[in-house]
Amino acid sequence: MKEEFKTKYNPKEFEEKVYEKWLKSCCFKGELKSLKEKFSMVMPPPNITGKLHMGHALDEVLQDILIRFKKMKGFNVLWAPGVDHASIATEAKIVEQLKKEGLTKEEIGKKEFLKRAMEWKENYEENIVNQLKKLGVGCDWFKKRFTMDDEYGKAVLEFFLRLYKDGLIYRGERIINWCYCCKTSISDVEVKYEEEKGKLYYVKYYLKDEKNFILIATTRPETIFADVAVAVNPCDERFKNFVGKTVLVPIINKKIPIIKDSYVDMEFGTGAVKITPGHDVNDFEVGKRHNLKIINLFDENARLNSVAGEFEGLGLKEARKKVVLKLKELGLLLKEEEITHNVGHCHRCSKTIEPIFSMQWFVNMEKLKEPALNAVRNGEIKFVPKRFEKIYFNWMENVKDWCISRQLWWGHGIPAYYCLECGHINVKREEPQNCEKCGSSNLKKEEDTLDTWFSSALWPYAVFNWPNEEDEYYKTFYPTNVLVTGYDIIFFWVARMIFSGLYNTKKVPFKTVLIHGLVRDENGVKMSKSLGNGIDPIEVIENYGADALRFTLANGVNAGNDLRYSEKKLIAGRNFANKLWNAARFIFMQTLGEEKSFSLKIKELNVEDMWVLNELNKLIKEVTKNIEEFEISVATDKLYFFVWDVFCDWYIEIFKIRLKFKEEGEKVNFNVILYVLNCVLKLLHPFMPFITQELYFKFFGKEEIILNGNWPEAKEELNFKEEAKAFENVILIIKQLRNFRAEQNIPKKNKFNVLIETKNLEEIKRCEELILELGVCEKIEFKEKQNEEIANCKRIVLNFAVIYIFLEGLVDKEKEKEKLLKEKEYLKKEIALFEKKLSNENFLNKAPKEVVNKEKEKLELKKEKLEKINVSLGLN
RNA sequence: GGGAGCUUAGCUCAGCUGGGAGAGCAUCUGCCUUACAAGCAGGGGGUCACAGGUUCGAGCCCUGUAGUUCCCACCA
Repeated sequence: MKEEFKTKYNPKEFEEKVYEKWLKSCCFKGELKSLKEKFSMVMPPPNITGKLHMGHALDEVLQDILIRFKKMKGFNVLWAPGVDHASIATEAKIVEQLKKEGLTKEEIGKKEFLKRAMEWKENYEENIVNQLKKLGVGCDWFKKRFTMDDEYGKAVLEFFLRLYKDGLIYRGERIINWCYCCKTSISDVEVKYEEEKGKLYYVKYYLKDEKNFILIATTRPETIFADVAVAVNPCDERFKNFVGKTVLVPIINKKIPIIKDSYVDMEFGTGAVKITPGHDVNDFEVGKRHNLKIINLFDENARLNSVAGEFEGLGLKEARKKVVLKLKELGLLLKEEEITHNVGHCHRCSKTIEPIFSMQWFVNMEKLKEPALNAVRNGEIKFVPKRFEKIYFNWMENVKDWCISRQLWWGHGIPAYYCLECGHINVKREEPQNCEKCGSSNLKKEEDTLDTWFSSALWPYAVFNWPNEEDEYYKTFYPTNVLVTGYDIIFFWVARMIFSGLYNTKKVPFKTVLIHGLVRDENGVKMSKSLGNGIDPIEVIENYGADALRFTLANGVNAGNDLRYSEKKLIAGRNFANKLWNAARFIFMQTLGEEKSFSLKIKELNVEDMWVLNELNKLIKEVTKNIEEFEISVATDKLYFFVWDVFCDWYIEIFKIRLKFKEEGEKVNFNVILYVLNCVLKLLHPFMPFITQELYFKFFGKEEIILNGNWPEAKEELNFKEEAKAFENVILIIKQLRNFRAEQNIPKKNKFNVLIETKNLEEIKRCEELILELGVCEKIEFKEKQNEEIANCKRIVLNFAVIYIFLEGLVDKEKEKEKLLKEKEYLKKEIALFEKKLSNENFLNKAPKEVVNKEKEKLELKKEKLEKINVSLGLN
């Protein structure tokens, strides 16, 4: 044998080579001008911030299963990969890198910074691509894209200009979420609220020229300098006489009015609220209604500015401490109360988010959201599982305007040019020389960049070169079929792809959104870098192979629920691969020197052949349906069972016996075993592409790319329902014999002498060899009817047969009798139950006929068995 | 405050439109039976969270309760 076929499965020896062959064969390439129906997907582009984690692995594996399946089903498949520039996240990484060198981004300047970022991108992209290849993903690398490459930039620009032209992008001052750590605004979805312990401070605001005061409760006493009013509920009798009066802001004694506004909750705190429009969204709204001034209290480094008087320059925490102290000194602090309240944190750096009043660019969502809602409402886009649609609706229905400008360097620019003469904003595709309004050449480009999701929202069509709608790829592959992603980015990305897609292309960007959960560790904790409980998929692949990881992930994933990763599961996956490997190895060794092609001839089939083919037919039908309905783990379960149980433990074991008993010079028929192996490799291929391909090479041709072959089909002529059923009975007899041996601890050298009494004489008798071998019997006698009582033997009663095992001295007659009596009692009870059911008029009338018949059959079988037991007991 | 998921064997989880509960791991027993000890044969182990309801029939459908996880909103 030229080629080695080692006992132990060692994926390291072939995975990489196999991937190379795939690349060489171009089997992942989407075809243009193909007559086949297309199936396309875009890969959610991993961020270039680092390496892939287990969540990516899950996401990629699910997609890869789908595309491989579709490809084998004969579709023209294209899966477009790529990476995301991830502006805020990557920028933070570069800043961190600079910090290690003792530098800041300001020190090296924007140009140098962007150069570094590009270098970073090259580096990490290569790494990510390699990792994807190790996972075995079959994406079309020729279509790889980066969210900040030049072509992509055109799409982003187009989107911006269209929105602007339609009046859906505006620049304005609003309260936005500001991260002082990342030094940029962020959108609402990027704020994560967490419960925190805090204090509610009760502060006296004295009325001007009066000894009376109004008590307000605040969690943020340091912001009092930016107060512009105190508000009470219009219906609040307690403050009836206060409304309209003036109070003094503590410490700085600024005069502010007491106003009434229904926003104030009479039940909470003291019923009086200080209004700080510059630092609170609700206060901002109140301020707008009452025409109040907006005061900004912080500078860009989150320190108090001159508004704070003596507290100027203090950081937020420091300021709070000092202000509280001062209030105490002045006798203005009545009490402090412990409370827990929700505080916003930055999605990226986890630092506290401050709402501040700032000039930013926004997308008006009002007109965009309706089509996006309708597309899901009317089923043009379907979420799997469906329950995520509700989450989507809830978010989309309540969506606020989207703050898209970021004070970052790494990202797409905003095509706006400010006229420094007249203040006009020129929004242009190309940088203008002169202001369109006043003609001045004194223009300054907007320095802010765009939210990273503004560009990734275009991914499903920008990868196909939109806005060039004449592009062949765009025409062939857009809209895409399925989008696979985790539920954690429905708002960030899925929702935005939907409304942007509908707006830009007038088409839904994908028809199905397949949602999966997060990967958790063994203890159910979400894997994360900060917790250090993440497991590197590449390390796992090194140790166990990509197929083991893939199978384990596919087997564990279920309908949008999180999945718990554990090494034990992985070992089970690896063992399965090993099992398959060795089964193939066995067949390979038996067929050495033989032609590996096969052709099934119905006439030549044994009963066990018919049985395995019948099972295989069922498997093909079910697995195909399962994948089509995205029931991935159900499919893997069935494949696992078939390969291990049906094929290895039964069919191959039986095959060995056939080999053993073959006549001198008789040629063994490998057609069935090769056919089953061939189908199994194909069926498993989407899940375990490497091992199946490697084995396929070994058996069915060195250049045969399994992916280019056909998905197996269930063949009508291979349905052998009756024969399969008969063979199940043989299996049952063998199991009974084994069971008895194991229970009695009888060593194998003591072979049984057996009498099988059965009405299905021929069916059972033709498998005599198998029963002899697998049941470890010396001799078997078959009889249709056993009339005389047989003494001193073990009786096993089945509904279609009685097995008599003759064993001198090994059978305790009394015990056997006892056992049979027990079984009889149990049977009688069951029969009573069934009879009751079958005499129930309602059941007979209302239950479907098949069900009733099935129940009748069951009852008959039980009755037959009971009769046999009675015979055995000699009571009949 | 609103919404969603989960609760099934010791553990991790399946169980598709209702028709008498399964897998992997763990455990126990016996086996190196030459494809595989990453294995083979066999066993034990479940009031399907609880309470009602619909139904001839409920792990599955409906209502409620409890525990648990998560998402959204947010009152200073």
